[in-house]
Amino acid sequence: MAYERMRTHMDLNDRKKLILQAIIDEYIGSAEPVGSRAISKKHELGLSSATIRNEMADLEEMGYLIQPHTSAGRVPSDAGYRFYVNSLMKRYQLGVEAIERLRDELSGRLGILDKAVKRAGYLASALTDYTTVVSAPVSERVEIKKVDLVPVSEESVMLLIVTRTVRSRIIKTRLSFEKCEALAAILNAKLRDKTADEITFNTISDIEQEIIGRIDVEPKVLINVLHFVYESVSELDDTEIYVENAKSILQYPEYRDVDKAREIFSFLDDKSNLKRLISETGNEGINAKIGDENDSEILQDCSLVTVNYSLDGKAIGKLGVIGPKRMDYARVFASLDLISREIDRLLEYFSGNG
Amino acid sequence: MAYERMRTHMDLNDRKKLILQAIIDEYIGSAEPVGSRAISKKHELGLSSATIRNEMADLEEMGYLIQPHTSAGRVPSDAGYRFYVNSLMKRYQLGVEAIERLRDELSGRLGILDKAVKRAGYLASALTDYTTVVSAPVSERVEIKKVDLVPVSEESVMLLIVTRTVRSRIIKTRLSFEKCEALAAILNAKLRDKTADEITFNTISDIEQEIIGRIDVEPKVLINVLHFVYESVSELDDTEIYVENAKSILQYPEYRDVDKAREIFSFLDDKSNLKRLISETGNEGINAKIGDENDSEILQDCSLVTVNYSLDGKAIGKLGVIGPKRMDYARVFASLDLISREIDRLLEYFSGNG
DNA sequence: TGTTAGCACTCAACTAATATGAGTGCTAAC
DNA sequence: GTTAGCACTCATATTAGTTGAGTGCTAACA
Repeated sequence: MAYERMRTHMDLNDRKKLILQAIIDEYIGSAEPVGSRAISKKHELGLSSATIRNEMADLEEMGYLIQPHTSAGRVPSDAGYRFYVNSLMKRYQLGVEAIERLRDELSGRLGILDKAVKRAGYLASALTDYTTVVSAPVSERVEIKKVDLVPVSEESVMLLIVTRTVRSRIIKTRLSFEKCEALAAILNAKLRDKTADEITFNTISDIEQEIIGRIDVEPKVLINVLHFVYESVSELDDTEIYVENAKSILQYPEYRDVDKAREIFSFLDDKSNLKRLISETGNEGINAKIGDENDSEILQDCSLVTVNYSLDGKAIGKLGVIGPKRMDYARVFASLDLISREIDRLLEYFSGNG
Repeated sequence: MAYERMRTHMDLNDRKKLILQAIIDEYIGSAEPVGSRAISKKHELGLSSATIRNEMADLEEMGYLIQPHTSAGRVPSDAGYRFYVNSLMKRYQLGVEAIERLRDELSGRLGILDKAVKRAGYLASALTDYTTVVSAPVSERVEIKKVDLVPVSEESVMLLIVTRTVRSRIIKTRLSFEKCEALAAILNAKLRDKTADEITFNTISDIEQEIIGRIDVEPKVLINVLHFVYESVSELDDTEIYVENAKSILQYPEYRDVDKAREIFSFLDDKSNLKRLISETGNEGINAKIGDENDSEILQDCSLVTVNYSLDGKAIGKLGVIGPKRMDYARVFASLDLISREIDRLLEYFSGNG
C-alpha cells in the first residue's frame, strides 16, 4: 500500500508520457478503448505490445487510465486528460487561411458589438466543431451615449438607449413628436456619459423634477416613461448569453443516446445554468474543466474550455467550448486563443482607446 | 380494378369515419400501430374486433391506413391524416388560463416587435411542445421613423434606423458629435416617413448633394456613411427567421435515431431552407402540410402547420409548427389560431390604426 | 345482410445459447 | 529490460427458438 501510494505520486518517465500521449491522441480520434497492439503498431515507439501492456498497467495503477472491462483497451481517466492538457498536449497551429477568414468575418462588415460576440461564438464553433457558449460584455463600464424617444405609432413610443450597443423598447403611451424631442433632450442632458451603475433611482427623480413644469406632459405618462427608462438602464447589466452549434453534440458517439443528448440540450436552453457555468470558470488565460471538475451533474462526461476576453486588460466576457471529455484540446485551445485575441483587438478598437 | 377504383373514391360512411378517427386519435397518442382489439375496447363503438378488422381492411384498401407488416396494427397514411385534418378532427378548446397567460406574455412587458414575434414562436412551442419557426414581419410597408448617428468612440459612429424596430450598425469613421447631429438632421428630413422601397440610390445621391457645401465633412467619410445608410435601408426587407424549441424533436420516438434528428437540426439551422419552407405555405388561415406534401426530402416524416399573421388584413409574416406527422393537429390548430389573432391585435395596436 | 366468434397464420420482438475476437495478464525465455 | 506465447475474460455478434399481438378468413348467427 505504501508502495502503491508512492507510485501514484511518482513522476512519469518519458516513455510513460509518450505512451499516455499516444493513447489519448488515439482515443480523441476514435472514442474507442485503445489497445496495446494499436499503440505498438501505429505509433513508432519501437516497443512490442507486451511492453506497452506493462506500461499501461502502470499508468492505470497511477490513475491516468481506466479499463472499462478486463478484455477492453484503456480509456483516459479525468486525471489522464488533466495531465495531457497540462503537460503533454502539443501546440496546435491553425492554418493561415483559417486565421485570415476569422479576421475577416469578425471585423469585416460587422454591425454591432452584441453581434460581434455572437459571431465569435459562431466562429469558435465552426473552428472546433463543438458547441460554444459566449457571454456578451458585462456592462458596468458601459457609458450611455444617447437616449431617445421616437413615436412609432399614435399610441406608442420607442425608447432607445444607445451604449456600445442599442436597447429599445416600446412604451404604450400617446406622446407627440415634439414632446418626445423635448423629453429626450432632458434625458440626454442628465444621462449622457453616465454608466449604468451611476444611475440610481434618485437620478430619475431628479429628472422628473426637472421635467415637471418645463414640459407639459401628463404625470401618468411621465411616470410611465421614466419607469421604463429606469428599468431599461438597470437591465443594461444583464449578461446576454448565446449558445451556438448545440446540434454538434449529436455527432459524437458519447451522445448517441438521445436521452442524454436531450438532457444537455435542456441544460443549454436554460440561460441561468449557463451563466452560473461560465461564471465559475477561471479568470485568466485559457481554462479547462474536465469531467468531474464540472460542478454540474449533467456535464460529468463533458469538458468545458473557456477563455476571457477583455478590455483594458480587464475581463468583461467569456467564450466557452463544450464537448466530450475526449475533445481535441489542442485545437480548441488554439482556436480560443486566437479568437479571444481578435475580440480584444476589436473591443479596443471600438472603445476608442486604440 | 374498376371496383377497387370506385371504392377508393367512395365516400366514407359514418362508421368508417368514426373508426378512422379513433385509430388516428389513438396513434397520435401512442406512436404504435393500432390494432382492432384496442379500438373495439377503448372506444365505445359497440363493435367487435372482427368487425373493426373488416372496416380497417376497407380503410386500408381506400388508402387511409397502412399496415407496416402483416401482423401489426394499422398506421394512418398521409391521406389518412389529410382526411382527419380536413373532416374528422375535433375542435380543441385551449384552457382559459393558457389563453390568459398567452395574452399577458405577449403584450405585457414586451419590448420590441422583433421580440414580440420571437416570443410568439416561443409561446407556440410552449403551448404545443413542438418546434416552431417564425418569420419576422416583412417590411415593405415599414416607414422609417428616425435615422440617427451617434458617436460611440473616437473612431466609430453608430448608425440607427428606427422603424417599427431598430437596426443599428457601427461605422468606423471619425465624426464629431456636432457633425453627427447635423448629418442626422438632413438624413431625417429626407428619409423620415418613407418606406424602404421608396428609397432608391437616387434618394441617397440627392442627400449627398444636399450635404456637400452645407456641412464640412470629408468626402470619403460622407460616402462611407451614406453607403451604410443605403445598405441598412435595403436590408430592412430581410426577413428574419427564428426557430424555437428545436430540441423538442428529440422527445418523439420517430426521432430516436440520432442521425435523423441531426439531419433535421441541420435543416433548421439553415435559414435559407426555412425561408423557402415557410414561403411555400398557404396564405390564408391555418394550413397543414402533411408528410409528402412537404417538398423537402428531410421533412417527409414531418408535418408543418402554418398560420399567417397580418396587418390591415395583409399577411406580413408566418408562424409554423414542425412536428411528427402524428402531431396533435387539433391542439396545434387551436394554438396557432389563438396566437395569430393575438399577434394581429398587437400589430394593429402598435401600427396606430387601432 | 351485417355482425361476430373462432381459428390458423404471420412476423416483429424478445430470449437464450453459442461463437467470435479483441484485448488482457502472466510466465518464461532472450 | 524486453518480448513471444498462451490461457483467460468478456463485450459484441450471431443464431435459433419462443412469444404474442395482430391479422384474414370462414362459418354461424340475428
